[in-house]
Amino acid sequence: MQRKLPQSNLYLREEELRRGIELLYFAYRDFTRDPDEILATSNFGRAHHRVLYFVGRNPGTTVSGLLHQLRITKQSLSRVLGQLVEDGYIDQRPGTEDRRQRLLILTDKGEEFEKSLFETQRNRVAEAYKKAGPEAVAGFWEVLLNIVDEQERSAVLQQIEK
Amino acid sequence: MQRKLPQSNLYLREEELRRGIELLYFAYRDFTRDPDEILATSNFGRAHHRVLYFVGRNPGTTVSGLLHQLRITKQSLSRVLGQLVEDGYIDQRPGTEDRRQRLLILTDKGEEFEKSLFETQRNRVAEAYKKAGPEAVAGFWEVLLNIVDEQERSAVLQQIEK
DNA sequence: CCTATTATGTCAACAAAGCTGACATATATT
DNA sequence: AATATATGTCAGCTTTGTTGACATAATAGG
Repeated sequence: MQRKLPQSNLYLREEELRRGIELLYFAYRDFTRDPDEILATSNFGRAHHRVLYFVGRNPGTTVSGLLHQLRITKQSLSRVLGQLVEDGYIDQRPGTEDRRQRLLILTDKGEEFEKSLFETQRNRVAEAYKKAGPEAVAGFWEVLLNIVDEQERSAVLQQIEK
Repeated sequence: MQRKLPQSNLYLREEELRRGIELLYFAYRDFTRDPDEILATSNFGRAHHRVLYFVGRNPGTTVSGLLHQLRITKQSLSRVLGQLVEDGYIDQRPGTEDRRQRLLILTDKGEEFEKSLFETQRNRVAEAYKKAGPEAVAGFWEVLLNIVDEQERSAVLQQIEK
């Protein structure tokens, strides 16, 4: 618009980059809406959802494992995790090798709640996969993975390929 | 893991859906880090970034236009927008047809700052595009667009194809 | 065995960015 | 002239992140 067209290659590139950035923003904005609506009827928020998700996905994970994945401080996590434990959504068990650790697992109640949250996002993503087709999905994964910090990619790969 | 394998189709499907959900989470997490680091050295936050971005991208947009795109309340926007106007990053001009409106445009200072924020994300996305290749990029766009709320898709298309 | 380190928890204070509700002003619209 | 709309503003609240300081239990290294 404001920009006089430069070498048309660069111009296209700019458009394409803006497109990715904007789609990522809008998709993420809507992607978080469905679970947020459910959460709003409980005493929990998006932070609780993340904890439930990753504990459910990695049963027996430690507190510090969770901290690394979420990239938040232990004080932030503690508040959220404490509520989830208190309300019976997550159980803590002392580590077997290292008894300082608290191994985290979902209770049945926690599993059920996580499932209800997951289902909304699952439906949205399943629908999008169906509309876009398998090749598009492969591209979707590949670009997203490369957007992740390079040092983190192997950790992410390990997580998603589990 | 915990799950005994059901019909293998469904099992695969579950893995694929989890993968999309997790990649979206991790990619978004890192995607916002670079600008956040710059913002941390200023008095602004991620909310200011979004306003600067969309005003820069849609010069002359109105307050309510911005509200719809960001999906926040006018009180939330007001705080952030007010600071940006006060500090000389955004100018307001009365609408030409409807003088109740405030048309928003970046000042030179605002444009420069937005550029510095944009550049970090631009680099990250450009690198990811390069590594994944053009077909993957097309799939990336397609899946993301389909993750957006259906009623919003035409609005998003209009924005990204501008 | 003693010491240092590590994993976790906790208290306190603060900031960013969202929300609701109520009310004000200027301009358009009918 | 009355009503509706676009915007702004005040006040208070919530969620979720931050720092900094300190506590406890268990491990690890000498």
